[in-house]
Amino acid sequence: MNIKTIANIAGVSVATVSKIINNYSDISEETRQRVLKIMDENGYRPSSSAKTLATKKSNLVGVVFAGKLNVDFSHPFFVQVINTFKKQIGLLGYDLLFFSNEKFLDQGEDYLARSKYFQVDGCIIIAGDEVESSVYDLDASPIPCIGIDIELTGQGSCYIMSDNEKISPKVVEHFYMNGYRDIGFIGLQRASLVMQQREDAFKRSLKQFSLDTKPEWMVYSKDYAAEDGYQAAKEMLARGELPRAVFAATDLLAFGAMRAFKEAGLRIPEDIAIAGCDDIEACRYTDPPLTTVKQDTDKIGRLAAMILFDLMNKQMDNQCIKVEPELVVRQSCGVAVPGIEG
Amino acid sequence: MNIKTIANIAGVSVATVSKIINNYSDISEETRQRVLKIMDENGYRPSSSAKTLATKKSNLVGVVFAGKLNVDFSHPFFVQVINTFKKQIGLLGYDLLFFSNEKFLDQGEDYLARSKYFQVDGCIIIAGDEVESSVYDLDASPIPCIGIDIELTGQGSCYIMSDNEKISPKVVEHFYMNGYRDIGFIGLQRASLVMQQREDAFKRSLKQFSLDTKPEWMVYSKDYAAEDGYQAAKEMLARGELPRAVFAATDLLAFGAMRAFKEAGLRIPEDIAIAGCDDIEACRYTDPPLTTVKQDTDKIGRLAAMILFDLMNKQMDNQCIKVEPELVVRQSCGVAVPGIEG
DNA sequence: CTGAAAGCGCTTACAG
DNA sequence: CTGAAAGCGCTTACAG
Repeated sequence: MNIKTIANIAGVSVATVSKIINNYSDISEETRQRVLKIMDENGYRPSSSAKTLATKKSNLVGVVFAGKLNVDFSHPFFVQVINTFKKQIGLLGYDLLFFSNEKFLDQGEDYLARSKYFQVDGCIIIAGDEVESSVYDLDASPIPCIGIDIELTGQGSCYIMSDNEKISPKVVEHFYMNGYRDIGFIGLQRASLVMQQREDAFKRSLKQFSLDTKPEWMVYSKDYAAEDGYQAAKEMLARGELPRAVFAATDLLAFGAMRAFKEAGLRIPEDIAIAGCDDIEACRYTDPPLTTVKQDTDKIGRLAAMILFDLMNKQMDNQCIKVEPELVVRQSCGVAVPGIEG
Repeated sequence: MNIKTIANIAGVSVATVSKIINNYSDISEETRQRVLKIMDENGYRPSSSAKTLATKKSNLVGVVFAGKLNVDFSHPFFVQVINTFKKQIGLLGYDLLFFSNEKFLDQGEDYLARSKYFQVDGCIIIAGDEVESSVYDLDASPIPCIGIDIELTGQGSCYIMSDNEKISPKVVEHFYMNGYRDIGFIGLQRASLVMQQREDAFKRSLKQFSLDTKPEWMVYSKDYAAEDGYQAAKEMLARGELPRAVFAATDLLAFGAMRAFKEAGLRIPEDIAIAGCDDIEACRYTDPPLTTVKQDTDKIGRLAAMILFDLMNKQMDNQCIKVEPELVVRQSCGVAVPGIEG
């Protein structure tokens, strides 16, 4: 069942049918209704491939999970971003194509080749650690790209990320407002760009409030898992003098630290306060629930869709958009000095 | 840059180039190498739409999130299934197309129309609650479909789900083996098919072990959230006589119940043991970590890819495959009677 | 307001 | 081992 069959049944040309499908105005209402009816009766459906071939537009957006580490449907941040992105871009008339990296990575193919192959109208590039260079070929191509957590510099590219500089200050400020003055940190030994930013901003923020910072209060974990946070906290405990509050660079590290502190007989937050970062779902169910900083994934996803749409449909300059993170206060940071509440 | 340009540069016909692209054997090695080199030098990439138009095969698998409720990238079960499915189907040479329901649902379009439009070779249908009827049109069509948690009856369809009948018995058996005899249940007031199966199998399992079941030990929550589990547990507490162990139909309900029991001064598992169902990530970080039943999402995802591949490439009968769930033992169920360990 | 025809970039019998 | 040509199902100037 194709456009020709419909044209034959209706006794019109394929050009006319095509115009009706695409809502052209220069068709008589009578013809339009008649042809529409025939299409409906015959369950006619246009073919995307023929249309794409003829128009060079696919109405498809490619989704690139870049980086070898930590990018996956299992990563809560990316899942949330993609979720709102999908809804918003769907409203704008695009469907999503998820590239399978598995097979073609072996063959030395790249994202650009895949994008060309499918003639996607644009791409969303979501980056974890260790981003492959082929991602930047895509960025440099004329295909519009919107980056999440990755700096894109191509002509038709923009990128969005949380304002990472503001994450640590929000936590430090919260600690400060609640009367905590001795503040520790659990970071990562091999810090990614984002992790490094969190650490640097943490130190800067302490200075702003003229707070002491002792080397004993800074520990670095081997990896991202809760177990690594547990080990890091054990090390902090072993060093003797503890801070009164600890900021862990991720929620998972905070979970591990909480367990270590509890095992050492400390109460949270009465003896030691803890804050994490990311606001993964589990923060709500720990004992006590974890105060943390949430990235505004909803806003990031929606913005990404809007901007990509503009990139695909009109000229736009390369830009970086930063989205404000948000402090989520739960019970893991109590009030250290009564009367000084945040 | 198309096949014709390459053919011209190489001084061969487009047919020859096409055969080289598709690894036909009846091409002289000399020609093959020469043309391959030219393609490479010119950065030539074939076009999916032209190929699909000519062959009626797209190498695309459509992903349908069916149902109005609880199906989304934010649902851990589906995310995990899709994750392994994507990897496996990628290895088999297919990419994934995620249909945007948003726009076309308004227009009364359906999944079948979308599938035809994109000429997907097959679909994976993942179902939550309240599945739309248009899903069954897809099922009934000649397009191969693999269903997850949804009964598909079409010619070219198969479906996979966890063996839900075995979930509750695994928990009851675990309780029993650990010496618990008084076992309660937190279910859902408006139970979906899956939830109803869990409840029925729970009751049956108690009978098998000749265990008492008191109405006071069975409570029903309003909804899926942890807060609902909290309220349900409060109700159980209010009724007076408590069971020694409680099976909550989902992890979230279990989290809420744990909080309610702790607030009432009960220790877990010393005073009351709890088990959940689903094995969401947070189970690892509650205090104590929650014993639960995990669906084998890895197996489900891989099986789905394998079976769909077969459905797309050869005849296969409509079948239902059940995947064994797995008990994940953590610390929320201790040993009630010393010496009787599970 | 409608139609004839070229073209989008591939594949595939078929002939040689 | 190679090529000429028809065909896949659309769109789009262009002519009328």
